[in-house]
Amino acid sequence: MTTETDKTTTEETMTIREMCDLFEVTPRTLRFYESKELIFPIREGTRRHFTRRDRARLKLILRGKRFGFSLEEIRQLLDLYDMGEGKTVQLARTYELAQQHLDEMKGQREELDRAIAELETQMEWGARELEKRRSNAA
Amino acid sequence: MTTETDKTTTEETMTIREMCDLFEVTPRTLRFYESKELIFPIREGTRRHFTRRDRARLKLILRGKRFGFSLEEIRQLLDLYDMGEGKTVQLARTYELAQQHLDEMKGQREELDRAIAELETQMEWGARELEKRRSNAA
DNA sequence: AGACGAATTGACGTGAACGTAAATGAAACG
DNA sequence: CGTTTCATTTACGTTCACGTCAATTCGTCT
Repeated sequence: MTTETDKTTTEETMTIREMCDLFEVTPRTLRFYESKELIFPIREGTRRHFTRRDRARLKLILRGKRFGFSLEEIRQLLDLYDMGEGKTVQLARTYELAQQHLDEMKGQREELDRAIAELETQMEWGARELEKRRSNAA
Repeated sequence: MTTETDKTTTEETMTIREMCDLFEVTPRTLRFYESKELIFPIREGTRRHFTRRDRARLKLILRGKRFGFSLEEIRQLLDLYDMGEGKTVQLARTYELAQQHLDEMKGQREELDRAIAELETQMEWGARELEKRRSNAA
């Protein structure tokens, strides 16, 4: 009977410093994210202890940021990921929200594809010009 | 002999209002971009006149923004596009810079692909749960 | 000439996402 | 027990990309 609150899944918590080193963020950032309810470190007295869940969320937060999502938007997405972990509450609304985000992301990808293609063209030009100049200089 | 300063290429300029309507930006935005040397409208007295070049640049500016590039980064990229239009000055440095940006963009695309895949998995879950709930409610 | 609308120039304000400094508290070390 | 060493809280500061408002000025219409 190892299914109570499940202590098997190495619920080793981390200090704020360990988190900062692991994810390359500042303490300020982690506290800020907590204040915005993106992560929920446990409080032992005054100190914070970051759980596996916090780590998973932070990972997603940082990825979201790399795509230009706002922290508020990321918070919405995080809720979706949580759903997968069991509860499945209020799923319909969240599902819709994610669908929206997914559409945006796909649109963004298409545009990115076009932009990359254009840039590559531009750069072939550049490379040829570069070659010309090199041989002229010789 | 129609090749002097080239008046053939419909160099019709636009007022700030026309620009705003066409690109869905505010006057403030255009003036701001000018102050940051992203565009260079002609001055007739006090009024601005936006050229074809300004329009092309603005188009790229807005696209750059959609990818989360900062205005400063965009200014660098704009210089590259200008190269293609003739001068080809200082090409080597600019080329390198663009190569960097391209790599970043490609990396971003890969990550985006993975994220989309994950989200889609998550959403199949969601859709199934939704279906369960619908039939249970009936 | 007077009035009106459109454009311009400061200059201050704003929201997001933290940075940074000061004061305080807990804790570990010699 | 005193002193570093972290961590925390409070709070003001900062950068980016404009928004907003007031005071002019310019061109135009009557």
